[in-house]
Order: sequence, then structure tokens, then C-alpha cells
Amino acid sequence: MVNIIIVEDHTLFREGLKSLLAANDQFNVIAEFANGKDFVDSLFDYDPDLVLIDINMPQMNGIEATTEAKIKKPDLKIIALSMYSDQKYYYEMIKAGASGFVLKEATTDELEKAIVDVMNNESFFSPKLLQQVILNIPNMEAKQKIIQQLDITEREMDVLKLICQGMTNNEISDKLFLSPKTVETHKSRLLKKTKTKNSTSLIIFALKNKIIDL
Amino acid sequence: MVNIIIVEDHTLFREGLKSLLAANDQFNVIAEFANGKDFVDSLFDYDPDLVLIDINMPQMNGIEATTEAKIKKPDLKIIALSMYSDQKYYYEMIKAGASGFVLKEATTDELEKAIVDVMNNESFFSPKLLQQVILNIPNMEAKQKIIQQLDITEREMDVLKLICQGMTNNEISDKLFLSPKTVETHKSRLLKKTKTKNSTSLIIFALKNKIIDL
DNA sequence: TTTGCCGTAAGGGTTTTCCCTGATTACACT
DNA sequence: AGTGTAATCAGGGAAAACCCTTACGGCAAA
Repeated sequence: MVNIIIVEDHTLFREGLKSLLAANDQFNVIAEFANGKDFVDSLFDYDPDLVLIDINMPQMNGIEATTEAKIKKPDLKIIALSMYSDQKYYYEMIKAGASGFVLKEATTDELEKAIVDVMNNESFFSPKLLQQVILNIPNMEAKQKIIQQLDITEREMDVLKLICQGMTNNEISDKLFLSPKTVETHKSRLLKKTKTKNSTSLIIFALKNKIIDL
Repeated sequence: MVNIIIVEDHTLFREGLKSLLAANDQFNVIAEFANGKDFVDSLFDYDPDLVLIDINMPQMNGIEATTEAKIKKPDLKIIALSMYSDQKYYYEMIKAGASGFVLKEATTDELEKAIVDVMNNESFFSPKLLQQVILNIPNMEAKQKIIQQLDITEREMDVLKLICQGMTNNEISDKLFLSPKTVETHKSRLLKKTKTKNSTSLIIFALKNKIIDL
């Protein structure tokens, strides 16, 4: 039997969640709150195993509430209820001490699995969300092609890489055993091809288009 | 009964894997290869349900092999065997058609779960790996503090941001209604504080330390 | 074999950056 | 009233970056 607290400002959603969980006799919703502050303040009035908490809430948001709750009860398990648009806060929530993320559009099965997993000291992240996160990391698909479109030559790439390590023309010429003038030539061709006007914007262009990475 | 092919260049690891899988009568290793090419060439000689494939291999790597294999047999399930250091290839492998990633340091249970999940048309990623990926997105924790340690002033930040947009000193001075000389001063202080020697390495420093982002 | 691209290199000039020193104003803290 | 720091600006000079043009050998494709 898992004792659960729900912290979520949207009443309908909160009620729905409660009734869903009530259908499973493994779960027992012992309290619910509409904002982080009420939850944190009342934490010692209850003995929850796990908290389902929304990230965006008035008064005190999910991140602060999680941080506070973890200080008061370090063993408390916390699952964030998130939306795609909460992506920026994933890291903050993990740092704050959340063990899982469940998308609000997840199925009941998924939520139940999340609760079980987290109670077993594992972490759980909605597959869809994971896919998003993983696939989001590189937007390479379209972007990687730019390198072909621009037809940057091998040698130019060599030079570009070194530029992106902060090297000066002279340092590059030493490294590649070239005349400084040759490096200049390669560089100016890079500037032309990328339509940038100096090293700094060239670097930015290269990074933005994932031609190179840090 | 899942018919499995193993593609992995390290013999000991491959053999070990085979014997692990043999212990579970749900799994049946029907073939094994030491590189991607042999595997792809022999694909029609077998009728595998699922392939465990290493990413780094001689001859033909896991990404190319996966791409080829998916063309020949689109329904074939593919799980990548990866190391932390293969991180850059996650996206490529997903694009190539892999349904899962299992870290080489995973437990047998984890691998078995991966196989079952993937055979159920789900995806599977080693939890540790996920955590890595998710936690890696921002290395902010320590790094964000650098900005305080270096005590970069407000105005310097303004200038830094514009530098990181590829602007020249003169452009910045126009934008901020400052004398070019003032911009120079701010910039040279930035160079000192960050111990960098020119704009390009300053940008790189700023990006690496997440003082600014693209 | 000629055409075209790549990599190499240079001359010569302009612009920008970098470096060092020094200075004034303003505001905050004590 | 005095100290400190941020922000502003400048002179002057050295170094690096940037621009434009020209050029030559190699190699591959037409």
C-alpha cells in the first residue's frame, strides 16, 4: 500500500487523478493540495510514501516544493507531473530530488508503473518524454546537411576545427605545418561560404549548425 | 522464443553475452558476428527477431550496419550495446533504427528487460544512461557559479552577450550607445577575468561554461 | 587534354583587436 | 569624509585579422 499525496493546482485534473488512483487498491491518496506552499507546510501532518507534484503552480512551484520536502523528509519519493513545455525544468527537478517524470498525457498504466518503479528506488520517465529529450539533443538531421550544402572542403574543416578551439591563424599554421597565409586563405573562404564576417561569428555559425561541437 | 543475433567484435564479451542469454530459455542466439559487414552480408541466411549490436566495430560500425539491416528487414528489432563514451552516437543510432540502448555495464536483468520491452514494440534505454543523458544536458551546477567567481559585472555581461552574437566592438558600441573605447575596456577586462587571449577563445569559454548559450 | 576544383602561397593594404596606462563620474557602504 | 567599485572614455602602439587579387601544381572528371 503506497500512501500518496497529490499536489496540483488544477482541481479537475487533481480529482481525476485521485479517482484513477483509487481504482487501484495498492494506492491510497491520503491528501491533496493545490499549491506547493500548503503541501510543504502540512508535510508533517501526514505520512506519505510518495508525492505526485505539478511543476507549474502558484504560491510555490514544484521545484521549490520538492526541494523543501526533501529537506524535511529525505526518503520521500517524488514524481513530477509535467508537460512537454516544462522541459527546461527537468534538470531542476532532478536536482531538487524528483525520482520520476510523468507526462500529463500519459496513460494510467504508465503512471502506475511510475509509482511502482519509484517505490522500488528506481527512476521513471515517460517514454514519450524521454524520446523528446533524447531526440531533441541534436537537431542534426537538417542541420548536418548544411556542411554539404556549403561544400566546406576537408582542409577548411581542419582549419575550422582549430579556429573553434580558439587558435589564432599563426597557431593554426604551426599545427598544420602551413604558411600563415594559407591559413588565411582557408579562413577567408570559410567566411565567404558561411557568409560570416569574422572568426567569432564563424564559430557561432559552426556551433549553431552543429558543424562542430565544443 | 526470441531469435537473437549478436554483433560484437570483442570475442570474450560476445561469448559471455551468448552464455548469459542461453541461461534464459526465452532467448535463442542463432548467430553471432564480429563486425557489421559480416552481419549485414549474412542477414538473409537467418531469421532473427532481434539483434544486439555494438556501436564501435571494425569493418562496418553499428550505425551503418543498423541502417543497412533496417533496409533489408524493416521489422527487425535492434538494440545497441553501448558505452558511456558512445554518447555522441545515440542520436545516429536512433535515426538508424535502433529501439534500445543497453550499457555494457548493465545487469543481465536489465538486458533481459530490454529485449522483452523491445520485442513488445517499446523502446528501452539503460536507466544509468538516461540519467547521464538527462543530467548531462546542463552541467550547470558547478559551472553557473563560475560567473560569480569571476565576478563579471552587468555591463561586461551585456558586452559579452553581444560579442557572442558575433558583433565587432564598433557594432557593440553602437548598440549600447557607448564609445568604442569603452567597449574595448569591458572586453579587455573580460579577457583578463576569463584568462582568455582573444574574442574567439572568450566565446568558447563562455559557451563551455554556460555563461551564455547560443 | 582541357576544364575545374583543391590545396598551397604571397603581396599589399585596411580594419579590428589587443594591450597598457591613465582619468573622471557616480553611487554605495562605512 | 573616505574607500571601493562600476562604468565611462582616451591615446598610442603592436599585433592580429580581414580583404582582394594573383598564381601554381596536382589530380580527377569530362
